[in-house]
Amino acid sequence: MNSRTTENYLKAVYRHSRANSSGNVSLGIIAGDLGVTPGTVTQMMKHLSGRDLVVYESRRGAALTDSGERAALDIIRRHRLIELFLVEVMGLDWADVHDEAEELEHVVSDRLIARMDEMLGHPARDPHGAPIPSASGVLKSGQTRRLAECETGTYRLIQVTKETSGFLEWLSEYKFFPGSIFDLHHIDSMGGTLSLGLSGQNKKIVMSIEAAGSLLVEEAG
Amino acid sequence: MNSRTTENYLKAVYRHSRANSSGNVSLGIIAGDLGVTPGTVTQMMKHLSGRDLVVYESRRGAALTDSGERAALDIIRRHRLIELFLVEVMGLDWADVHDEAEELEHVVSDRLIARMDEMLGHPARDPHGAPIPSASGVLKSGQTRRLAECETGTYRLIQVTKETSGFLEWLSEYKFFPGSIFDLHHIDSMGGTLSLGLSGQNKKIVMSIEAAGSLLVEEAG
DNA sequence: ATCAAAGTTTAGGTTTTGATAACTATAAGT
DNA sequence: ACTTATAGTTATCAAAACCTAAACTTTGAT
Ligand SMILES: [Mn+2]
Ligand SMILES: [Mn+2]
Ligand SMILES: [Mn+2]
Ligand SMILES: [Mn+2]
Repeated sequence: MNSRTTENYLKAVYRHSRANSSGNVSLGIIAGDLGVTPGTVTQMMKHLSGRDLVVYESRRGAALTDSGERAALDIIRRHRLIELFLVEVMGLDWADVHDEAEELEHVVSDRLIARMDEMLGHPARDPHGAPIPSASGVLKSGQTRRLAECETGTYRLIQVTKETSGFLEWLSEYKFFPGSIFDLHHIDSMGGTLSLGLSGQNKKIVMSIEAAGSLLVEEAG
Repeated sequence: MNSRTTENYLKAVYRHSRANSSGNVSLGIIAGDLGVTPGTVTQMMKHLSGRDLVVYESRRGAALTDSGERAALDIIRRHRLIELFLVEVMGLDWADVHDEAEELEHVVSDRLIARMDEMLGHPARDPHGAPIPSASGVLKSGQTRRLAECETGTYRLIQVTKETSGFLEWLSEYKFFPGSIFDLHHIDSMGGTLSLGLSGQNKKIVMSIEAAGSLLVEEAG
C-alpha cells in the first residue's frame, strides 16, 4: 500500500517533527536526512499530501496529518518490535539489529507483528530503550533529558538514540546499557568532553559532549 | 542484487525443470505459472540469460545455469527455513505460513537465515515435508511417488506440494500430516477418487485423484 | 501443404524514484 | 530600500523494472 520509500519519508518527517516545537519540518532537513536533493523532497511531499499523509504548505514545511502520524507510528512500532524480537528471541546483538529491522519493517505482516508483540509480552521499549508505540498508535515517552545538557549528578540511562553499530559496541564494552545508573562526575565544556562512572564499577568513561547528545537519561537520585 | 521478481522467475524455472526430464522449461508454462504474457517471459529469459542465470535458446525453452540453480536453491532454502521458523518458533499454523515466506524470502539477511537454521537444529524438511537445501546448495530428495499414481497398499505421507491454506486445513482436520502412515484402500479411477484410512484411526478419507497428485508418499510396508 | 499452437518481436506504457538546473520567494544585512 | 544569500520550487529529463498488445515467425502435427 505504501512503498518502502514513502514509509521511510514518513518516518523522517516524524523524526524531525519531534525536534521542532511546531511539528513543522523544513524540507531541506529531510533531504539531508535521506540523502536526496531538495526537489525530490518537494515532489514527494506533494505526493504524500495528495494521499493525505502530510499537510504541506509551500516553503512552510510539512507536518504529518493524523493518518500520516498513524502510518509513521505503525512503522516505528514494527521497527522496534522487530529489533527486540531479534535480540530477545533470536539472540542477536543490540548493535546488530537496526539495519535488519530497517528492511523487515516494510515487509512483515500485521499478523506476524502481533505475534512478536505477544511473544515478547507486549514490551514497552526496544533494545535501545526507545518506547514502542501501541498497536493503536499511542507512544508514551517519559520526560528524559539529553546527557549532553545535564549538570553533574546521578542518572539512569534510558535510551540510546544513535544506533550505529560502532557506537553501540563501544557502549557495550563498558557494559553501559539502558537501565544503567551512573554518576556524571565532570563536564569540560571547553574541551568538549564529559566523564562519568557506572555505579558498581570504578572504570571511568570519557566521552564527547557530542556523543552524549544521543544518550537520554533521567535523574536517579 | 536480484530483485524480488527475478528471484520468483528463477524459482519458477526451477520448479518446472524438476518436472521435465530434460531440465528444459517451455516459456509458456512459466507465463501461465506467473500470470504474465508470453512476451514478458521471453524478455525476462533474455535478461536472465545476460546475467548467466539461465541458458535460453529461442523456442527451445530455458534451463538454469549452475549459478542460476544456486540462486534458486538459495531462495528455496530461505523460503523453507522461514516457513519452519514461523511454525516451530513462532507457533503459526502450517496452513498459514506460505504467503508470509513468499515475501520474507527476498528480504531476510543471510545472517538471519543462518541463525534460523541454527535455532531449528539444521532441519531437513519444512512444515510441508519439502526438503530444505543446504547452505551450500545441495538438495537431497529421497525417492517418493505421487499418491495419485500408487496402487493400494500402505504408505507414509512425506510431502504436501500444494500449499493453499484451504487444502492444508482440510488435511489438518483428518490429522493427516507428513509422517502419517495410512492404507490406500481403494482407487476408483473412473469416478476419479481414492479412499484411505490413517493407521490408528477408523475414519475414512476420500479425496480426488487430482488432489492426491499433490501428496508425495513412500512405501511403508 | 496447411494450420494451429507456441514463442518472438516491436513498440509502447506505467510506476516509482531520483537528478539537474533555472527560477522564485523569503529573510537578513547593510 | 537594495542587495544578497538561502531555502525551496518547478520543469524537464532519466532510468530501472515491470508489464501488455498485437503482429509476426517458427515448428510440429494433421
Ligand atoms: Mn533501530
Ligand atoms: Mn526502513
Ligand atoms: Mn511454501
Ligand atoms: Mn517470493
